[in-house]
Amino acid sequence: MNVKKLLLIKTALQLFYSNGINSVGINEIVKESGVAKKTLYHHFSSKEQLVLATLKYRDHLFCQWFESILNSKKTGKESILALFYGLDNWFNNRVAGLDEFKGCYFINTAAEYGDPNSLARRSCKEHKHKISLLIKEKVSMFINKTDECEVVANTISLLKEGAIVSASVEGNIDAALKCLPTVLRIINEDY
Amino acid sequence: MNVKKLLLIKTALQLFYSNGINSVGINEIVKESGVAKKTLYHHFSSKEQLVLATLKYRDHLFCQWFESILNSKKTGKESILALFYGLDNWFNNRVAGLDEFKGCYFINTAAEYGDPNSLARRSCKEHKHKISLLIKEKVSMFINKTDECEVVANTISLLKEGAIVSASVEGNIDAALKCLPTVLRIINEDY
DNA sequence: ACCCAAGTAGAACAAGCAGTCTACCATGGC
DNA sequence: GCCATGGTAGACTGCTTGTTCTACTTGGGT
Repeated sequence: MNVKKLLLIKTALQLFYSNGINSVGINEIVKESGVAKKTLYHHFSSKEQLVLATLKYRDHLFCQWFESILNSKKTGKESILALFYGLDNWFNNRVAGLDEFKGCYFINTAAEYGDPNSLARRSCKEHKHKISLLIKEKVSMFINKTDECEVVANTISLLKEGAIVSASVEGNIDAALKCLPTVLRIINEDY
Repeated sequence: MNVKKLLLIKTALQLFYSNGINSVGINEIVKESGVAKKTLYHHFSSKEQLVLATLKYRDHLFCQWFESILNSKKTGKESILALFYGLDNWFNNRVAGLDEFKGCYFINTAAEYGDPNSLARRSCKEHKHKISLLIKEKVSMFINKTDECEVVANTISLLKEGAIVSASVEGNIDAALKCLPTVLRIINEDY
């Protein structure tokens, strides 16, 4: 990837993530990155295309981090627990590479686009789906029955989502750790 | 409350909620409501003040609905279950008075404001805190030990939050019903 | 040494923004 | 009948937005 193009994506992501997409103008991105405006429009045909590029880039960064956590353990149960410790690290800014915690970039972005069929929202939806599948994969390692696996994986996903929102909106940065008692129960007991 | 002022708040809320705050201009609100721009600025000193008014109004509407669900049942356990059926109704647009489901107005709004100390975000935080307390109140009706009550109430709140986000971002409109198996377990079993 | 292509800076553009202003109109007390 | 008051419409301001344009610099191939 072109070095200027990547710089633009990184700069835009950082500004969009911490201030909201509609609050950040092209001029600010150009100024902050030091890249010429014409060059920006050479690489991206519009602001929307740049937004989509930041979503794709963030998806890459996030999934890389997410998968490395899940795959750092041998058993599915350990992976799920590691996930919540990982979230706790994220909320408390102990994860380099994900920027200062400002909630989920995909939830935040979806909130700024009214139309559920917009490209940006489709991209957010896709990302969430991917993450849910990764969780389900780990849960299926220790729960065989399909419907039980479904329920547990779903619960884990929703708790994770709730923790992210609670941490960012309420400032409840202990949210991930507060999930642990419940998570332990649902992954250790049979239905 | 002045009839024009209320109309402005209602119109602004409807537009902000379905399109995002930064995507809606003052002119659009004025046009849609049929109220003069001068009158708007007579009642609200700035757009931000109007935003704050919509948050307050939505908080009123939402809490009214929320409390009516929780208080419709005799026991705490029934109230918690009713809550998730209520959420399901909301996600599937069977609740008149909350507009077409577009996620949580407070989560959406918080996402548009970078500064966590902004008045808007404080208002969102306050709302979430209020809702969490209402849930905790019901949980304390059937769990006596303080720390157990805390954990269960927290889990319910996070599941609720996760369900709202999943329903709006992923379009997972069955999210509330999918919580039921887990909710049933944690409110019926002892620790 | 020359040329072409790609990238540079930043001025310029139309459109839209939040917010202000003037001029007008309706109503109610005297 | 007349004035005062408070709400009305909507033109206007100054600024910012996303996007385009012109003019210039740079580096590599021949």
